[in-house]
Amino acid sequence: MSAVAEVTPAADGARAWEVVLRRIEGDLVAGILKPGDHLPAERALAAELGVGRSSVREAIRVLEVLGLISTRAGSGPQSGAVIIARPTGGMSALVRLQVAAQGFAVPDVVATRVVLESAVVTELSAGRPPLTEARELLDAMEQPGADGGPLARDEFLTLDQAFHLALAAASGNAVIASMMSGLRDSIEQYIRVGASVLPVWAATQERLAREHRAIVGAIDEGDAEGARTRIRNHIETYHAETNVSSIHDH
Amino acid sequence: MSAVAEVTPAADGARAWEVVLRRIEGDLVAGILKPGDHLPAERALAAELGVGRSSVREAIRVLEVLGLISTRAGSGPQSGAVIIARPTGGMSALVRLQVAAQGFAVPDVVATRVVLESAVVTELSAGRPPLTEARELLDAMEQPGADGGPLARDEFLTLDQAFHLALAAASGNAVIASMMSGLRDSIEQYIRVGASVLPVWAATQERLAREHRAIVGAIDEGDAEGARTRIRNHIETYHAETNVSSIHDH
DNA sequence: GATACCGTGTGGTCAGACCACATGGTCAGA
DNA sequence: TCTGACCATGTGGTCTGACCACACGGTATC
Repeated sequence: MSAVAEVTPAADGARAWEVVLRRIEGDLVAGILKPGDHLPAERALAAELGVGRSSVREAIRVLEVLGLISTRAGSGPQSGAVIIARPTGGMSALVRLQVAAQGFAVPDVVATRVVLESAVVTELSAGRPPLTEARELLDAMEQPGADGGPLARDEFLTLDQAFHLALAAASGNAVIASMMSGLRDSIEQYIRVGASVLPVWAATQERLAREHRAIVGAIDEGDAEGARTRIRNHIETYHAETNVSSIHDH
Repeated sequence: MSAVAEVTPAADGARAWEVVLRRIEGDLVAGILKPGDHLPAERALAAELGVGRSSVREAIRVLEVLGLISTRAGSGPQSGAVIIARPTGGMSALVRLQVAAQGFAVPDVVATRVVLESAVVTELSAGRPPLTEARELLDAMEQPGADGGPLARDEFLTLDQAFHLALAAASGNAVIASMMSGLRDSIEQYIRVGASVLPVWAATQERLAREHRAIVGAIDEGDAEGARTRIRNHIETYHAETNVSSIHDH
């Protein structure tokens, strides 16, 4: 009566897919698996760990959503699950779903963006890297669109996102870069909806481009305080204008 | 079954588990699902969406790891998958695995902690909330252990983590709180290993407690600058001491 | 009225079977 | 020899069906 034999699942308290996850994590920490390496085939992994293939697939799926691996069917060197370690997608999914589930409030997301981007421009003002990629994006944003007028809204927003990400990447901190990108991505669709109803989008777009230039200018001059103020106003004004305060109507 | 072309996996570019994920996300955004609500049973969801139960389970697993739902077997009101929206666990898993996969460098994790916690204490210095929970944790950290000496290392580190989380929670920003907690959790195990080899842990523990008091003191006085400096030194010194610069030896 | 029992529905897991796909070899033809 | 078509192979993607352990809730029993 005292010792009950738990035969089938979780003899050690862990579910089958957790066993797989821990195994892979252990191999990563131990250096057995590195970025670029291939995971064993699902069927082989299942046999080796003594679990079903479906459990292996649940672990694989988690790793894929978290941005650790990429899977491709077929045969040959390109197929299978390969370690990629791209945190951006996973961060986006996490924030986006938590916003949807009301675990994150949109104002908190915006406020956190301000904190992170302020830290980024502070860092950049001190180091003053060339910011080549960011400048190229700014140039592209000011190019006329196909109809001769300003760039289309969707293209502009895509470049805008890339610009902010380029700043974060230039700071050299991958954690901040992915978090920033995730925060932005997560409310991206709501931003596009908000922007689509703006009556004077062309003027807004022109203003945003001007603010971008001012931010880069402050960084170039080593004016950390000015860069912080500008990036804060840039982000907060933008979100206030597109009215993305909450995605839940009720 | 009789459904034609339903077996084709990516006819619309989306895999089956993505269909399930999007459906649930859509229900969340639409307000059909709220925190506390139960998801339909896996078998029912599979039948409704025309996918296999294994695909539903892959989506469920992702949502569980991301901290959106909690699953329990059995029957009755407590069973099934319920929306919880607790981002902390998901953030921890994401950061921890990305560190393991070398997508995140440990110094970047520490630097981001400094950025976020600096923002937290800045905010707290302006608002000056009572910080009741944080103070109680500090008291608990200074209680003697079972043997009359200082608190055990593991218990102290648990309280330390709770203290930092309490500060973040007091700032009212759930996004920052979960990110901070995730950053700390993700390297927690490496910290414990590093702390276990410290020759003078008792002295370190006493110093950490003193620094905690100083941080709270600066917040109480509305000294944002002092609080920032103290929290930065607190975190950076700690990690330098426990030598958690990299988890990959090679 | 309280207790023991058992049916029911849940998630957790596994085994087996297909499919679509990408590869790489083989083989027939130019 | 070169070129093209062809097919065997191994991969992930998916579905189906079947168990298990578990928690609940009703029912029968005391």
